[in-house]
Amino acid sequence: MDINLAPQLDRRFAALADPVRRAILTRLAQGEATVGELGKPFGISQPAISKHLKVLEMAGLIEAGQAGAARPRRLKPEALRETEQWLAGLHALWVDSFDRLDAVLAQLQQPDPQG
Amino acid sequence: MDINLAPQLDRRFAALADPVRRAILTRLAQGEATVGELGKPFGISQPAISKHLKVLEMAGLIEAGQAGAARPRRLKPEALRETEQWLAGLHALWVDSFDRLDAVLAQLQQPDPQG
DNA sequence: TAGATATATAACCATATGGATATATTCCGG
DNA sequence: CCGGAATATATCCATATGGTTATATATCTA
Repeated sequence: MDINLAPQLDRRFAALADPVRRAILTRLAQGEATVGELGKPFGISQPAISKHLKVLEMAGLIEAGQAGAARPRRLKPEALRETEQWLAGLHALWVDSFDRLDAVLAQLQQPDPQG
Repeated sequence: MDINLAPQLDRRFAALADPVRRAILTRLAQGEATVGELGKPFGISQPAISKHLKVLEMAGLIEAGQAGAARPRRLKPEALRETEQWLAGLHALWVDSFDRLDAVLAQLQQPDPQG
């Protein structure tokens, strides 16, 4: 029950690797927006934006609503949190290994003080 | 002084999007390791591992030392921290927008109580 | 039901990515 | 200086990605 979430992590990090998609997420962090609104800041076509949105959706980072003909997107912050947590986990692992190293060094400095 | 670090963020997230590379980082979080050691868990060739390591290096996530003919890799945790911070920033932005929404809703519930 | 607006899908192209095998490079011991 | 071990680079291949234009769908409104 860990190997199976790897693909989703793959998709999430891959989705975050594109500056257009990060900008879209930043925009959505301030509230939902339509495809047209999301596309305006970029000099690329509407289908290109729709593709980016699909990537973000497949990664679970956003979802679509329905408002007339429009399909406003909103953030799915749980996904964001899970991604943060992978990094935090790695960080913790690293810190732990340093704690252990510190312990070893402290031990070396006070070698067997009381028998 | 913000648009120029986007490529590095691109590389960092892209580097994190591969399960082999994430496993390598996890291994390195516990201490430095040689290319041979890093490759053992995976059923792929040594050049493939070297390529992954190059991707991680270009992303600034790891660096190489020198120990005889070996070039042990170690984590560069600053890069990790910076990546975490981008996500944290997005998260904060999102939380802020909710705080503002809450304020608006509270305002609506108590419309102009004392003139 | 026809038009307009908003979005999605299809088909195509160029470049990037992850893998392989073969070969080059680097460093140490003798 | 030579051989072996560790790693890097070159080349090649298949698939993925990000963009394009053209076209299809869907939803409201007249």
